[in-house]
Amino acid sequence: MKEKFYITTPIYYPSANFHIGHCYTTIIADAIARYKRLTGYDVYYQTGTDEHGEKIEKKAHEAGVTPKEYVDKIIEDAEDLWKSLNISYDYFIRTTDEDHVRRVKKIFKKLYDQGDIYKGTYEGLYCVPCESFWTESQLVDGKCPDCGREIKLVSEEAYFFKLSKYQDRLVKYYEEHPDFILPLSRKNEMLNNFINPGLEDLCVSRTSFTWGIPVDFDPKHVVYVWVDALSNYITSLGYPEDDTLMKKYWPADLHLVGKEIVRFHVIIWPCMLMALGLPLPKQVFGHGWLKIDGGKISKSLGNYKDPREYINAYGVDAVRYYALREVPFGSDGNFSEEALVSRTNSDLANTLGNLVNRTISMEHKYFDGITNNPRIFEEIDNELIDKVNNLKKIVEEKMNGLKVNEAIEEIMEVLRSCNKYIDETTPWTLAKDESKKERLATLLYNLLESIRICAILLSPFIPDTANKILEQLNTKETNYESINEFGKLEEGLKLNEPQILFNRIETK
RNA sequence: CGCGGGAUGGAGCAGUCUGGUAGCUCGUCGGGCUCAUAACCCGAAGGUCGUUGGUUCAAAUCCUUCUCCCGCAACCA
Repeated sequence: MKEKFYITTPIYYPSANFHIGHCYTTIIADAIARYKRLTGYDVYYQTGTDEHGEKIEKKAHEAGVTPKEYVDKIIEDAEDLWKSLNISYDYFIRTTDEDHVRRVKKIFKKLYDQGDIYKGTYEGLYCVPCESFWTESQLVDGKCPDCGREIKLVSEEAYFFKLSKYQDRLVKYYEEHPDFILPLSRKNEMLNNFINPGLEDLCVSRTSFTWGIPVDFDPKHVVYVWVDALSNYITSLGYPEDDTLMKKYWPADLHLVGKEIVRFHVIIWPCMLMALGLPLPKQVFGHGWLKIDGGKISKSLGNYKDPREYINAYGVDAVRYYALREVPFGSDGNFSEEALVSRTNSDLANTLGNLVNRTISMEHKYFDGITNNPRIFEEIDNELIDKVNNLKKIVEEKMNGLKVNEAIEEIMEVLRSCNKYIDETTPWTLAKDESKKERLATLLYNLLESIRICAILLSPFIPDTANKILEQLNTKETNYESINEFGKLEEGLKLNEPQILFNRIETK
């Protein structure tokens, strides 16, 4: 029986087409999901879209279409984008899905019936012309920061969720699960800002717009989008109607989210789950952002291109590789086309691509592409073989700590060692001396086997490229067990012709 | 004084917890090699580790002042 692994991305807000930032999160989740599958887990990888809320209602209105028509178009585009990025999700949820809507209504009703949601009064500072609520600190000279006009205190009927009731249990959960929130710094932020000062009950219904899930028993209210959105992680598994998938996959092993929405996932969401009597997710990882030229990716600034332009220009794995390699664990990283090109050239074309190409070319040149088992060992071989043998374990440690960029860097390090090994052993010299043929065969075997192992370890990150390498090797030894030990590459294998994996990108 | 994070050669990062010759990738320059995608390998230059003051035999690392950047502090997601 395989161990399960349930991983999610946030469900994205489709107010506009997705950009490289969405890709970043989704690619990381995909790499982790693929890695877990490779290592033998029964993985359930979910992504989706969070389609309700006032902003979408407005956007649709501006575009002269219904909200559903508006989001349908964006979702169609998103699904195409994920396809072009080789995203291997198992389920794509939309909060406009009938199942989801029905289930959220039931969740809301259940929480109301058991007293965790109650009817109260929301009071806020409201600017009538702008139709916006403001907090006191946002006001400029006590006036609306947008239009400068008077604001007034209004109160309206609303439903509230008893966050406060679960505060102590939440703190206890944090204490008993030190890895619940990663990176660790985010936990302190949550405790200092929200939890220690005392959680306030959360207003979970809106009456100011209608594009949302109506409250079943009081339809002039719609469910607050975060309650709607967070529920996706369980409604997709059938909750509360069918517990088959819930039993299999819940609780989630990893919610991968951006740092700006950690709060919702580590406070509101766990409290909702406690109220529902469900186990809490095992881990929430708040990753940093991809910045563009040091600044935020901004729809209004329009400082980004459609990610497919990069995919079309440089290849899907160049984009995947960049997203996975460039940003350190938990920190922000920068995206620029120059950096993408430079990273692709140095790591993918030079270090990896050229290594594969020169090695396979030599095997063809010297042995008609047919592998021979190693027979003549020298001390220098052990250095390389030890490195390759340790790699699987190192990658495992890095991936378990979600240090994806470091896992990749470890693999690149081994590939660099392979290039060095070639230069140090100078196979082209051995080739001139018939008596050195066996030694030459050994060298090439060691290289091909190192490449095979690296390719398998790279497959979660750059799946197309990994496949291309394994195809060129023409090996059947492609599963995870086959890299437990150096030397599984078959003898007498006829390699395929070398193919360029990544063309160098010439910069003008 | 709202909270949390960050500031290290031209660029991007590691090192900070557990003080002790500042490390990696890219870029630049020089050399080597010719199997390979002007690739690969070796070597060099380049840093008073944001700022102020302090502790110490010794500070990137510990304490303190300030500055700048990011996130959070939303009836935005």
